[in-house]
Amino acid sequence: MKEHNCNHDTHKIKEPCPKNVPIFGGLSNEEILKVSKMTRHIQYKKGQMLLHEGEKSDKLFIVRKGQVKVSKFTMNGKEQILYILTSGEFFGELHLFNSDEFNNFSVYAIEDTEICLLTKNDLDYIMKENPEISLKILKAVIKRLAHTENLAQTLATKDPEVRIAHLILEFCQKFGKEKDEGILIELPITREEVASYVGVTRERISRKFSKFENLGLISLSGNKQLFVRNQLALREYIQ
Amino acid sequence: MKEHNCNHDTHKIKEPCPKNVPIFGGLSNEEILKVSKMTRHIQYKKGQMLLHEGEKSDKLFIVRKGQVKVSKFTMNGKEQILYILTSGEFFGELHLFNSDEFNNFSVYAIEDTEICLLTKNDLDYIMKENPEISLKILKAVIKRLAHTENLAQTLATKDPEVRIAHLILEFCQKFGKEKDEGILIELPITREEVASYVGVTRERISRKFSKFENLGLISLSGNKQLFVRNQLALREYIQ
DNA sequence: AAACGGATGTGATTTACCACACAATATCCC
DNA sequence: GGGATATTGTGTGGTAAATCACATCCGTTT
Repeated sequence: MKEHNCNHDTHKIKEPCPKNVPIFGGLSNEEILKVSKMTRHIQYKKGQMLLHEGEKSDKLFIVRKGQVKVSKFTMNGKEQILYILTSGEFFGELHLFNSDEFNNFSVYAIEDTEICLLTKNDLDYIMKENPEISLKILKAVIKRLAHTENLAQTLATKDPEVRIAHLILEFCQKFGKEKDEGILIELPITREEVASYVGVTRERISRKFSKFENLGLISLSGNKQLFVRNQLALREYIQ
Repeated sequence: MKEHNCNHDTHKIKEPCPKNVPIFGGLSNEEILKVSKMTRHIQYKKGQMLLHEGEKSDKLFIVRKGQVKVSKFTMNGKEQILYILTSGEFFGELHLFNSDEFNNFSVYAIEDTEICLLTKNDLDYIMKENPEISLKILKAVIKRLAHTENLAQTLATKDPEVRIAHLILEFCQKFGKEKDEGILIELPITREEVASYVGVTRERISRKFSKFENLGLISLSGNKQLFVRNQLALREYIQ
């Protein structure tokens, strides 16, 4: 877990963090530089924990590079993944804005990840100087709320087949790369984690994936590549 | 569906709406009056729809009196209740702040309800004049996000018994009234709707409620009264 | 390339939820 | 207060998913 300043010019980092972070979009180059001076930069190895549910943290975490999963765990240890966050996205805002609340989830790096950290004081300062930033954050949080509402609906859907199809379609949006005859998804997570996202067992994912494969909707190669042959058919299949 | 201005002094309304709305807390009396001049006031009968999923609405709905349920519906018509909102809470912010998005849910009055409406333009103006308001809204949305994350986790929990116990504990916080030997919950919704909240069938709610009653954890009287004899025992039961 | 360990697929069994049907209440309205 | 109607409780069977056990595959390391 190496630390350095975000505008540090070693470590092959060419431009300041905030440049590619939507909530800082619209800031001038000068302001970007000012913000980047405040950020601390931390690297996490795949598998490391960034945040622990129930603790307090007064920092805003911004994903600079890599990917993290945001999870909650039930009493008996079952994991529920809430989000998979990639570059430019942020987390840790709950305690930051509602100081009496604890972290509502845990966060783990699912690949080697670089994080930019902002303290509450610095963010307060930034928001005071640039009031439009709090509006940007508000918009981002509102969008995430819509995502979580959709997740809740998906989880409420009894039929696991539909849930799994939903997941694939969501991953098409988030990770899909357009190829000649379909969409290639480089899965960032294991089957077990896919299961933890849609709320079924690992075995069910296996069986449903091969069912979809037999139906010609998708094709699998290796454990981390999923090719969606026919997105429309998949969408129709769950109607 | 009667309409009138929010500071209208008929209809037994004694004080301006914004007075009891957390996001307008901290405004001076003068500002409150200014805001209340902008609000339109609508009454809905129990069962009426306030908002329809998939449509657009550029208004912020603030619950002045009564209660509404916020729901999504799956393909085959199954309802998933996301929130039950009471006086002072608001909804409709998704399209308001992200103009390209549609409403993510439908909203129905579960009892006779009075709503204060603010247009996007008016809210923009208010937030421009009082920048701290957008921060208040941000805090509220972040808290709601935490609620929805918890709901997602609850729905992911396979065991319906645990989910139902969770619901009862949540209702203790939201609707519970402390009594001599326990907490009385005046249920605002039917069993069917309880079922739609925790994602099981109505029948399962019946069976689990009577199981909890036999265990001495709760007692029921009529259809709308739930008495939690021992909140701690209930909490321990689901561990 | 081979060997190792973790991840994934698959079969058999068990479990408990859903769905349906109907009976028993509760609530509403006159 | 009493009847009508909506809401809720309960028995039963079918079924799909969880669970468990084990075989197989993949991807990494040497």
